[in-house]
Amino acid sequence: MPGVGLTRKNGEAGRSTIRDVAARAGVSASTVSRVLAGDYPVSAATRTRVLRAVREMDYVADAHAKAVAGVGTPTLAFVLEDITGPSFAHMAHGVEREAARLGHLSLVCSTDGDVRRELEFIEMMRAQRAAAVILVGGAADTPEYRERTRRIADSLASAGSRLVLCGRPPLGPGAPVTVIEYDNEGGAHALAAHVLAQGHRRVLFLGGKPDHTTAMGRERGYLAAHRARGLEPDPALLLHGDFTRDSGHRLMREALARKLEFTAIVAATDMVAAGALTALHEAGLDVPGEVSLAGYDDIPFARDLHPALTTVHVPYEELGRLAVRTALGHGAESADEHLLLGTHVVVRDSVAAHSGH
Amino acid sequence: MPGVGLTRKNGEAGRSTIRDVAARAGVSASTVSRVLAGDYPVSAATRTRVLRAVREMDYVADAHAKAVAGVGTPTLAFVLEDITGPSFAHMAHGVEREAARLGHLSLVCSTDGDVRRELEFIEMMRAQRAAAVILVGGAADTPEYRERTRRIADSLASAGSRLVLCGRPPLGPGAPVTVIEYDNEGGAHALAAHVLAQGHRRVLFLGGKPDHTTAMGRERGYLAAHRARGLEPDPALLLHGDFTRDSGHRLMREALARKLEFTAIVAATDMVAAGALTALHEAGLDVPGEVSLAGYDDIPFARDLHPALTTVHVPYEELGRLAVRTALGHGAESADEHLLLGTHVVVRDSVAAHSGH
DNA sequence: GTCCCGCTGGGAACCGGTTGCCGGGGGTGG
DNA sequence: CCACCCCCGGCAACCGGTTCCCAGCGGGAC
Repeated sequence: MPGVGLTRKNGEAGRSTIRDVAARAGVSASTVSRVLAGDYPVSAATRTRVLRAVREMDYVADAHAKAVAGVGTPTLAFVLEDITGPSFAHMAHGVEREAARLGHLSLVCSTDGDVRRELEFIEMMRAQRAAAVILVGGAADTPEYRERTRRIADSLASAGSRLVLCGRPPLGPGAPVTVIEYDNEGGAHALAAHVLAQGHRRVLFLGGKPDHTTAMGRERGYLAAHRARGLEPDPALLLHGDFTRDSGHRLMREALARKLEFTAIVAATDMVAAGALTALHEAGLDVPGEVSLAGYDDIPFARDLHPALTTVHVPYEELGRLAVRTALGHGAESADEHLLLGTHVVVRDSVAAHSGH
Repeated sequence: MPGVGLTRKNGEAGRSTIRDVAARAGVSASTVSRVLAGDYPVSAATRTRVLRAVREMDYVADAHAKAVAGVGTPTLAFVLEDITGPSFAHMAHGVEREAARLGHLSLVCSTDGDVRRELEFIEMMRAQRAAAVILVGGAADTPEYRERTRRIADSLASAGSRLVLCGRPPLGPGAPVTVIEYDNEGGAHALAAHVLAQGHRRVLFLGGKPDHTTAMGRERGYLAAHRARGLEPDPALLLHGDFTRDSGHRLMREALARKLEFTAIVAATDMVAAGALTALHEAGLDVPGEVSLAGYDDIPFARDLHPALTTVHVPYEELGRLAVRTALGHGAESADEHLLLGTHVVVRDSVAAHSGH
C-alpha cells in the first residue's frame, strides 16, 4: 500500500527534505523556506510551528539544491604544491581563516607539482561554480605556463569565477587575473646586503630550480645586492636544488666536498638553510664562527635552530587572507590587479662579521 | 524581440547549460547527458556532434545539479585545529592526497580550538552531504565532549554521512563512528624507557593540557615506563603547557629558574622540544652533554635541531590516508571500527647516557 | 453593513542536471 | 512484401530547494 503510507520518522535514515518539514508543521514548503530565509512576513504562530518542526527533524537545507536555485554561498578553492611546507601551510591557514570569516567553505588541492592535477582540479572548480581559485606558490615561468594559465583564467572568468595568483608569476596585461606577490627580490637583496655588510665577500647561494620564479627572484636579489656594492659574484657559488631540507643538506655537502671557498651562505629557504646547517655541523664547522648562514621565510622553527637563523620575514598568513579578500571583493568585471607585499629581514645569530682574510 | 533571439555566444559571460549544448548539437538535453555519461548507446555521428559542441562551448556539467539529481561524487571534509602544525599538516596532506586519488574533493576547516566553529562547520557538512567528516587531533575528553560528539555522529550517520575520529578520543560503544588512533601511550612508554635505560632517573616531562587526550596518553606512557622499572616519578617534574614551541620555551625557562633537578627531558612534542632546546642553549647548557632531550612526532625538522632530536615517529600521512579509506570504504551500516597505528622511537643524538650523579 | 486593502500562505515554475519510458524508423528475416 | 525487433533519441518527471504571483481571509474605515 504505497503512496500515503510512507512513514519517514524522525530518527530514520535519510535526510529530511523541506517538504517533510512542511508536512510536519502543517504548512507548505514555500512557508518553510520563507521562515528559514527570514525575509518575508510570516505570522508568529506559523513561524514557531515551522521552527519546532525544523528542530525536531534536525533539518538542514541542502546546499546543492540552494546552489542550483541560484542562492547559497559559493566555495573558495586553493591549490598548492604541498601543504606540508611551513610557508605553504601558513598561506593555507590565512586563506582558510579569511574564507571562513567571510562565510565561505574552502576546497583544497595539493598538486605535488603535477600540472595535470592542477588542471583537473581547476576544471572541477569550474563545475563547482567556485567563487575563486587561488593558485599559491611559485612556478616555472615558461611561455607554455603563461598560455595555459591564461586559458584557465579566461575559462574561469567566463564562468563568473576568478583566478588569483598568489606568489606566482603574473600573466601580462589583459588576463582576467588578480596577482598577489611578495617581494622575493627585494627581500633577498636586503638579506644579501646585510651579509655583505658584515664583510663577507664570497657568499654561497643555495638556490632552487632555475626556472622557478620564486627561486629566481631570490637569486636576482642576491645578485643585485652584490652589484649594488660593485661586486661580481662568482658563478661557481650559485648552486641549484629545490626548496626542501634534503636539498639544502645535499647541496651543502657537495659544496664542502668540492672545497668551494666561501665565508657565508644565503639559502633560498629556511628549510634549505636547516639542511645546510646540519651538514655544516656534521662537517664540524662552527656557525657563525667559521661560516655565516642566512635563510628565507622566517618559519617558526628558524628561532630554534642553533644558532638562531637570520632570515627574511614574509607575511604568509596575511598573504593568504589578502588573496581571499581581493578574490571575493570583486565581480568578474573588476580590473586586473597586482599587489606586492613587503618583506623585512630579521636579524638573529647565524650571521656574524667576517673576521679574517 | 525576446524568446528565440537569445544569442549566448561562445565567449560570452555566463556558464552554458546542457540545453545550450544540446541546441548547438541539434539534439536533446537527454542525449548530451547520455553521451557524457558514456553508458547508453548513442550513434557515432551523434556522439561526435555532441562532443564537438561540448568542446566548442567549453562545457562542464554543474556539480551541484548533479548532486541534486543524486549522482555526482560527494566531497570529504576534514577539521583540524591548526594546519600550521607540522603533524597536522602531514595528516592533512595524507587526507587530501588519498581523497583526490579516490576522486573526491576535500573541504578543510581550521578551528583554532574553537568548539563552536567546529560545530558550525559540521552542520555545513551535513548540508553539503559530505561523504564523511574527519576530525583530526586530540581534544579534551570530557563527558560534555562525548555527548556533543555523539550527537554529531548520529546526526551525520542519519544523513548518510560518517564521522571519523583521527587521533581523537573514542566515544564508547554504539556510536556510529570510525576511530583511528596512533599509540601515544606506547610510543611515550618506549621513548621514556629509552631515556631511563641511559641511566637517567630524574626526567622532566614537558606535557600538554591536562585534559587533552594526546597529552595525557603521552604522559601515561612516561609514567608507565617509570613504573615498569619500579620507579616512581617525582610529580614536581611534570609540567603542563600546550603543544607549541613557545610553550616549550617558557616551561623550560621556568624549570631552570625554579632550579628543578633533572638530567633529561621528555617533551610531549617536537615543537615543545625545539622551544625547550633553545631555552637550554640560552642558559648555556650543553645537550646532550649536561642534559638529554627527547621529543615526539618526528617532524622533518627534528633532524636539523642541534643535536639532532631523538623522538618518536608517527605515521601521520598514512594516518590521514587510512582515515579517508576507511571513511569511504563503508556505507552507514558498517560496524564501528577502531584502528590503532603503531609508532617507533627513532634514536638520534639528543639523548646520551647519564654519566655522573 | 460593505468595501477595500493588507497580511499570510499556497501553487507552480524554475534552477541544471539525470533517467524511465515510449515511439519512430530502418534493417532483417520469413 | 510485410511484420517484427532493435537501436536511438526525445518527452517528461524528478532531485530539493527558491520565488513570483495570486487568492483567501480578516479587520478597519466609511
